[in-house]
Amino acid sequence: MPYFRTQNDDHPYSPPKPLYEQVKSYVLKNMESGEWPAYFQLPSEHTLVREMGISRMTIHRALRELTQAGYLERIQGVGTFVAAPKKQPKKIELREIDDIIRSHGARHQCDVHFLQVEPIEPDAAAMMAMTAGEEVYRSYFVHRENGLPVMVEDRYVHPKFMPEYIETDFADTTADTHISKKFTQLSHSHVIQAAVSNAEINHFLELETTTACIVINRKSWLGDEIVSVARLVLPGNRIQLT
Amino acid sequence: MPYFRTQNDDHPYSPPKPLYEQVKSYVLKNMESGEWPAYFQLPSEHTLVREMGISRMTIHRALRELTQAGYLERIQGVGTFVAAPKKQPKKIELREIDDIIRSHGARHQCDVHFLQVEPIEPDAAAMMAMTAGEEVYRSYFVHRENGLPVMVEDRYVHPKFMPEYIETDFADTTADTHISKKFTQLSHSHVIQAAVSNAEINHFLELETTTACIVINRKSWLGDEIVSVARLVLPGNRIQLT
DNA sequence: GAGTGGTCTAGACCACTCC
DNA sequence: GAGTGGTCTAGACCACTCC
Repeated sequence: MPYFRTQNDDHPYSPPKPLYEQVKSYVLKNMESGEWPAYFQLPSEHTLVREMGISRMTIHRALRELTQAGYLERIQGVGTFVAAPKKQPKKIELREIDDIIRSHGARHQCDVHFLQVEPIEPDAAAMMAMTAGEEVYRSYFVHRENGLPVMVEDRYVHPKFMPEYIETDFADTTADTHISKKFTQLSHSHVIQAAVSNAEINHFLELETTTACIVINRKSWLGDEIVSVARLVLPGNRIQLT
Repeated sequence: MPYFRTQNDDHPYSPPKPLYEQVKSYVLKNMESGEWPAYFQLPSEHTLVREMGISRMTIHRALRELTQAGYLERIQGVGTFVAAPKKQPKKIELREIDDIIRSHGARHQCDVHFLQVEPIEPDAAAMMAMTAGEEVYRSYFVHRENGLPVMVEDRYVHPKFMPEYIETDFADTTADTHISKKFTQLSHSHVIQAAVSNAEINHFLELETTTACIVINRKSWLGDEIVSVARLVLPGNRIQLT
């Protein structure tokens, strides 16, 4: 009856898995084999306690963890069910530019074209949820990979949240890293577009002809307040996102 | 002494939070206030049991869940510590094109330009981990938002995994949705680039001039085997990723 | 040996659902 | 009222670390 509590005799020195892990494996195995398909009602905790000879708290922990992981759904007073198949969202991670460059085995370098206080213009004010003419910090960086420009970063920062921003030395750090270090609770939203380069971008990226670029608009939020907005422009022929 | 077990007198009808949730809140509150900074060693379970008048299993559950969530780190025989601040990765979700279009309140439509068996060409073979000349399924779709073309989808599918692919009716579903339904364990990798449209893309997207486009290369994996590779081309002036 | 966290038990009381 | 899952306890044994 206690067919659990298995020792692994092939590897006598490996410690046995905890009972709750064995229960989790047992449930997952039944799901994978098709024995317990989607929407199937599992045996009750009480039944599993009897059948497996394991105490209810241990059974409960296993089922709770599988529920937290999305494999099961539990309804008090009703029962435990195999969760409906959920299509996992296709996500990509937007890594920091210096990370990307270093992962190429290349040298990252950042030119600070300006870092100043200015009255915010109406369209930027709308993005920052500020009123036109208010003072805002603005920075304009060009990031280079082994000397070759690969990204323009045009950024607005709300002085309320980061009064020290315009006095920061960005030789060793990037603006994103700096902001993320200060606010660990930061969240981000992004809009990604493609556009051809204009004269300004051609100049700063040292492009000779009009070039297709990836344009990322990144807003950084602290709760429902906007800390910073950045427009990142990457030439499509020099760099890609993975 | 049992300063926990608080009833919320302002909302007398709301049930009190479970004790383990109260312990979690207590720990998080101390972390947020700066009382317990990063790397701080928390009181031991035994101490918390004494101080809070709550049983060890309940204390343990609270600390375990905070550990799983990344707030704490625990070392057996040593203690419990506030985790080092972790910068959360900046992720974006690549939603299905029909989802995006429908979220605009628009009508999605898909033209099937071809859906056929062909001998795979060398460069596509390399992407699919097949050998040149092997038979592969290839489809070429144009997705439209209220009639306007917004995405070209040029896709290779491995016949071994999806023998039924070329007989599928893509009037009601998209290839991605179809593949994801069949294989719930699918994982994906993406490369995103910007490029200007060529004559082929101009034709299928009904573009009159050369246009900057987002190009997404999506590989779909089942374990370490490639099921499908798709090249998605989206005109930058008609659609964006959020 | 003292202190830490990791696991497990047998039992309890409860809210909830279904009949 | 019977059955379900949600929580909580008091106690136990253990592996591990540090001295």
